[in-house]
Amino acid sequence: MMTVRNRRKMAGIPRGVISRLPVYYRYLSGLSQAHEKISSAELGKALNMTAAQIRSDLSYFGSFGLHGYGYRVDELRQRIAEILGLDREYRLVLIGAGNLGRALASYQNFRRRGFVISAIFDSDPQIIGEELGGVKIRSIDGLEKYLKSNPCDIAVICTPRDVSQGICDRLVAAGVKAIWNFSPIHLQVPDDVVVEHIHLTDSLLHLSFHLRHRTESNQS
Amino acid sequence: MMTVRNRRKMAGIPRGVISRLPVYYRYLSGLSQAHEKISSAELGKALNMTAAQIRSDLSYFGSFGLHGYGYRVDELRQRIAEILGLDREYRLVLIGAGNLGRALASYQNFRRRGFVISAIFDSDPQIIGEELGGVKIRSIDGLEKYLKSNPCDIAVICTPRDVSQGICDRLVAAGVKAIWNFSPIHLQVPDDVVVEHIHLTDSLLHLSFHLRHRTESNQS
DNA sequence: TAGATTGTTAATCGATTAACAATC
DNA sequence: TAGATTGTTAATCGATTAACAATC
Repeated sequence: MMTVRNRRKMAGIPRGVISRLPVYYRYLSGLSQAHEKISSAELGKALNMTAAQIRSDLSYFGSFGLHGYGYRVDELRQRIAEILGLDREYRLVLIGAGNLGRALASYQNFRRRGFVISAIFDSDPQIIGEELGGVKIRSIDGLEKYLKSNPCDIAVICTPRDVSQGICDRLVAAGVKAIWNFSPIHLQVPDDVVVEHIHLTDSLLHLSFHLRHRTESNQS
Repeated sequence: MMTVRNRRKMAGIPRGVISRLPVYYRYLSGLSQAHEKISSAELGKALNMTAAQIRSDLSYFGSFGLHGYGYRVDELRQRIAEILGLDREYRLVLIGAGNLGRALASYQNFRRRGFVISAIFDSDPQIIGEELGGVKIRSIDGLEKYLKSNPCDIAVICTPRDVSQGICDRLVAAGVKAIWNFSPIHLQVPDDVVVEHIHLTDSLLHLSFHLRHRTESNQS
């Protein structure tokens, strides 16, 4: 029997649903062991969402709850982890060992979730050979050769704006399918490549906009 | 005469519009001086949006274009800068001088846009007194006293998850109205306080989700 | 003027929510 | 069983887009 929800499922998961899954996962991960069960109402209260939205989001992937009870925290977290693809390791290469690149390379939280930086590239001869978080900085010239023998899942772009699109093109040509972009430009990529943009300054401007136009309630 | 658009304006600017303004601004800022004019169609092509959306977004704030011509790049950038509140300086305080806090403090791009870090706080006696990007690290104990004599516009939270809500409450009590949150929790704040969350790990999980469920087109 | 592109409306599309039958 | 909460539908709400009159 083909329900409407099944059809929605087939048609693809809405963007909003996908970006809320990590939020649920993060919250569940932060709960103590003592917290055995949680209802959509409780979860919604903690995250400022409606209970209906949470149930609707989860139902895209199956039925993880128990009628009249709620969700078992452990199980729900585990299921979401699977949906998010957290049951394996991901190899990352990082391009650009400036301020931000260095900070990301030494931030150990990503590794904890299974995201391992396996190589760092830069174009500055001054820093090539240095180590960052246990990983040697290589010359950007060797990018293609490295990727050929060491395929990576995700490339992290932390380069200055004017070289980022070029680097991105080289990564895509080398077969990279996912890009984490910290450079302040909108990268152009083919349809089968996913890009997640972290535009720090954009987010600051969002704050200044609200400070400027502050009137009544403007909860984010 | 009260048009429908005016009514929409009164009803508040949609979230999506606000988050696209920085994107427009960033793109226009990246254009060379030689680029005098731009049409909504060109802008849309560069940013993977429809021309209609761009025109509709801008029309919330006025009429900045010229019929049959397009937009003058300089003027449009200037107008958006004003809308975003970029015609003044903002004072930031940063809480938590760990990996990420250090990176943000030494990242000079924010200052260039008028966002100036005026103080850094941490609880670790080992690093209190150190300088980061020309700013001394102070003891978190002095937070309230400092804010009393040095009001700030935006507080940047880079603390570990278990202390972040507490720090946030102290900031709000001290009158801070805008928070840039890098800590991996959903902060609870009153309605008149704006929070921008930067959840780096959430964004990584978005990528792993796409890698896991990769089928046809999944452009971000 | 003819050509081009804006600003704005109405139509479309998609996402959120309220409500409730199903069920533990 | 009675009480509670899920999963799912239909209704609502809001955002995007196509289309076009206005106009430079």
